[in-house]
Amino acid sequence: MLRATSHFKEEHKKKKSSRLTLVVAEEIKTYVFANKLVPGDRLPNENELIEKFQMSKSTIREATRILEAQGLIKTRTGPGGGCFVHEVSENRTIALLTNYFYFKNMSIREIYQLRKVLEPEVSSELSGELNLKQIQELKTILNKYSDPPKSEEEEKSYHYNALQFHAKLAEFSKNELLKFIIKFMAKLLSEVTIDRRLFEPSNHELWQKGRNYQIKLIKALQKGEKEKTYKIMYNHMCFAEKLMAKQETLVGKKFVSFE
Amino acid sequence: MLRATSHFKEEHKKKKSSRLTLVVAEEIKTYVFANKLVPGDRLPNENELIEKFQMSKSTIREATRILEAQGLIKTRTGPGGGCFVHEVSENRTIALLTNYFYFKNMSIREIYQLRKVLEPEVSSELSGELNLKQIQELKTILNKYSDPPKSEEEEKSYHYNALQFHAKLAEFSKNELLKFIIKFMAKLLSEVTIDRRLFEPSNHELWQKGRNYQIKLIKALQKGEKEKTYKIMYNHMCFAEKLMAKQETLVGKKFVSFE
DNA sequence: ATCTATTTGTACGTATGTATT
DNA sequence: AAATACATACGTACAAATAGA
Repeated sequence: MLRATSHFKEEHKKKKSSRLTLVVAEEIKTYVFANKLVPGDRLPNENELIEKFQMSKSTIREATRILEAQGLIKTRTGPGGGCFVHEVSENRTIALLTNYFYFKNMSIREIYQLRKVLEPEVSSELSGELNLKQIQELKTILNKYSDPPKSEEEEKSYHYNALQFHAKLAEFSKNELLKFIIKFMAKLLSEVTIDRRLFEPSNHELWQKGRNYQIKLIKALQKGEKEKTYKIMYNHMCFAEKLMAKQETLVGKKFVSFE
Repeated sequence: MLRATSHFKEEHKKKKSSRLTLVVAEEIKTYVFANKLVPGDRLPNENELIEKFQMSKSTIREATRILEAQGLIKTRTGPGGGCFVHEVSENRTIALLTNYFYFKNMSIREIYQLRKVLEPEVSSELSGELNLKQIQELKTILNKYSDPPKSEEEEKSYHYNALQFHAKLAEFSKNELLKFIIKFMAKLLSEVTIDRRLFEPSNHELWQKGRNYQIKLIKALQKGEKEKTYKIMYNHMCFAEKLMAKQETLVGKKFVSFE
């Protein structure tokens, strides 16, 4: 234990600018990796960590807060409680990523440059691969905005659900990276403040047209017509971009919290 | 100030499961947002935060550690020091994202599914848009692996630099999201452990062929032949995928630290 | 180069909250 | 319902870093 002390204090002297708190946080990560701990596994509790690293309670606690903020561990109080390795959640990661883009002033156009290639990619990948339950889940979302919206509240809910359709489709992909990016974009777009009336009377036909793309998409997905699925989604994206481009508001204009 | 106390303690009672530390962290974020603080702006110092939120020093500190871990603030000691709003860095964000994919067992194939659509996208976007200095930067990277590698050490360096070529190209894109994703993929791939000898003698011609794609790419980029640029990059990616697919090692198999 | 003032960083002890048995 | 084992919260004292005189 005293060896631990001297070890870390020496480390500290070497890379002098990094604080003990950060050193401890890194060491705990190393510990998890070295012991091949997986989500759910328990770390030593506070007192044991204090013993192990010969650091004060506050230093240990600040270190665990850092790891927790990164989503790598969770803590529980009570008997049997303590620190547990935790699988970094999708929501938390999306939140952290959103914070990065907070300063980047993303435009609708930029997001659609990606959507136009990724959404068709994922839908053609899944064409003919979805089971009935999955198709049903998509249809359920579709039914949430079958009629033109009647209130501002409904507008927002429709906007959100239309994006959820894409998030759900991506959910079925086996490619975790593709899945994540599409969901992230859906999240960004769902936060676009609706300044102009996307769903004002004159736009009802456009609105209906957008939904029709999704209906046609489901049919093509079921039939497993990969080429056709790709094209429908691509056209859908081009159409959606035109619709969204009216929104001059930039996206992601707030820090987000986790979970 | 006492109002602050009761305010937060009541909040705390409502959503009882969330700790004061987390509440304070959120409130500080809100404070930044409400006061429209930008990177470089100073937050109240520890004592002022203690006063403002009527919390103990440790609670405040744990809250700031959380925000720091997310890359939203930085702290400095000494006179004029304190907490400062900080633009979330690309490296830190990539690190946080890598932690998420640590548990996901990404395969080479999945990454290339995206590379095959995104790399051509970014290169055709930039075709004819790069200035001489930018072209020169690309060529400089290219020169770092002009001859076949002679040692294992050189192999690794070549592998890394070949990916840096793509990261650099993405760097020139105006689309922050596209830029980020491509750099992230380059990072993931550069961490693939080289088990099989990618550059073993029998593969030298393949290796050379890969580099030739990049040379042709630069020419097409300069001439502004968007279609041609797109196709060269697409073929390059298909070729690279075949080469990399021999690597059975999965990527991203460690937690990463920041900066 | 040294001192001084300011501000974060670390240590430690105690008390309280919370969940399990 | 009570005891137990754990995290959470508080407050003080002192150490370390840094800017400016």
